[in-house]
Amino acid sequence: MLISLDLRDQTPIYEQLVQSIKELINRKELLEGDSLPTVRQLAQDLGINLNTAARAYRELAKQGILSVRQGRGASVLSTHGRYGPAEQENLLKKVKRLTNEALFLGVGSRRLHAMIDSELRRVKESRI
Amino acid sequence: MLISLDLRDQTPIYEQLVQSIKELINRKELLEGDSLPTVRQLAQDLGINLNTAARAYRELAKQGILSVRQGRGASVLSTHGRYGPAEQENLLKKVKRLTNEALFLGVGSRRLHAMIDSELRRVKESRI
Amino acid sequence: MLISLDLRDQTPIYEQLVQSIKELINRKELLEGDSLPTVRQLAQDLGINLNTAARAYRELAKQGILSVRQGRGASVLSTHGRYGPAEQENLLKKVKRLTNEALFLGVGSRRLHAMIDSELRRVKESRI
Amino acid sequence: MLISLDLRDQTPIYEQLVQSIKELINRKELLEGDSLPTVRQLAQDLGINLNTAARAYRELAKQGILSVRQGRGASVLSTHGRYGPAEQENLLKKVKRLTNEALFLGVGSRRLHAMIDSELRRVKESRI
DNA sequence: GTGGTCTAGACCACG
DNA sequence: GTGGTCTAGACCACC
Repeated sequence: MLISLDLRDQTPIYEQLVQSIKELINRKELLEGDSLPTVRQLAQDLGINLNTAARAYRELAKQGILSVRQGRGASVLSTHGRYGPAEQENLLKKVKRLTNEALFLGVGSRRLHAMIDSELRRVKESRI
Repeated sequence: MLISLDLRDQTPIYEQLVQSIKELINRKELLEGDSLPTVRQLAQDLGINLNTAARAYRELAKQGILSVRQGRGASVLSTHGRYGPAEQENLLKKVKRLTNEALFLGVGSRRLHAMIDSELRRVKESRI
Repeated sequence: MLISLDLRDQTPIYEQLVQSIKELINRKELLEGDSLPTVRQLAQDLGINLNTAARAYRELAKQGILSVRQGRGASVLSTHGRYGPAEQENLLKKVKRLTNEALFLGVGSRRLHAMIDSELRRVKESRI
Repeated sequence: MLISLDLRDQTPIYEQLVQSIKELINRKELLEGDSLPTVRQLAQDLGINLNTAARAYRELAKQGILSVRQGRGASVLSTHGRYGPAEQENLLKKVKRLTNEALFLGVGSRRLHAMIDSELRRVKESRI
């Protein structure tokens, strides 16, 4: 399992971790029931603080993605988030933001679709 | 000119302001040469801190979008940002983030394209 | 005897075990003098750590509920806990917590009473 | 506003804080829109670490109870939590736990109802 | 050994 | 000055 962090990136490390793990699940590199490294191990591997790694796991546990149990590390509980009204609204907001930024840069519908599909293909192809 | 901020939103107010102004330009509600209110006026209208409004203008000036003149408000310099390698990479990163999040929620290519096109249409139709 | 644990639950496994056994006693499925499986047997049946099962028995023994005999399992000593000042205060604290949480969710007296009585009925009816 | 922590209690400080604030809201000592002390102030007043206080606020913000904004402290957003299926199930589980414990101690329906109503009255009467 | 919590102290972004 | 994040190091409950 390979997780790489970008310390220059503004987004918090724990948030990058959350997204990375979700991406690994998307790529089927992590399946339901699979176990993840212990917080301590992960923190050491990535050269970050224990608390930061713990926070990422905690967030994922609260979202129902991970099951973290004492003495047994963490494992994947669910391979997809629930898509309720709140999540839908949130996603829509992000789409709006991206679209407006793209439009301002002169990037239109076709190019945007292509970028998305390219990324989707990249994720799916990496599935063994 | 109508700008609405969402104070509950996590994204910084100055960033919301930057995006709102870009959106106004996208909608042709702001054309090249149009003038914007002074920082003081804008801050008062929106009920935000003066520094916050000033920062938004500063960011836009740095990107070459606005021309800010001491004490006389600002005016639109350019109606589109430059799309260099850095911006391209940045946009791509955002596309990746959005795509992965959508995929995790079970939202695929078709739905994503539809959301984007819907937003693009919304922006373009609002142009008088 | 049927004990089911919820590993996803935050509450410690040994604590769940303690409560489960108390519930079995409440339901008269375990009567005074009845014997329980050995720690080893119980741990194996439930797929939990031996220490965890041992701790549950230890707690129950400390409360005077179980009599644990080395290597020969345990047996029910008493079918009810003593209700002293400490226990009373403890129970009151739990009631307060529950009440406040319910109130915050808009669940009032009537609904709370109904939930409790429903549970009490469930327990008593399962008594053969 | 009065918040008291019990350091002997097993429940985490940040959790006690979360519950205390919810209780203050229940008692109408905190109304929608009311502002709370800054994280630093709260931490100092209670003699706890800044991070611990911040975590409590963060949890409440994630639940939509508090609105925490940069430079402006926190304020009450909503005076009640959403009561969806997950919350209902959770509450039911707690009721079951409490009921079983009470039953084991010989505390029955009537006494339990009385304790709850007493607490409910206590909370409501403290409302000015 | 494992995760959970807390403290202390520092830095940064934001208003 | 405010909240947000991260680090370092410690202690505890649990398995």
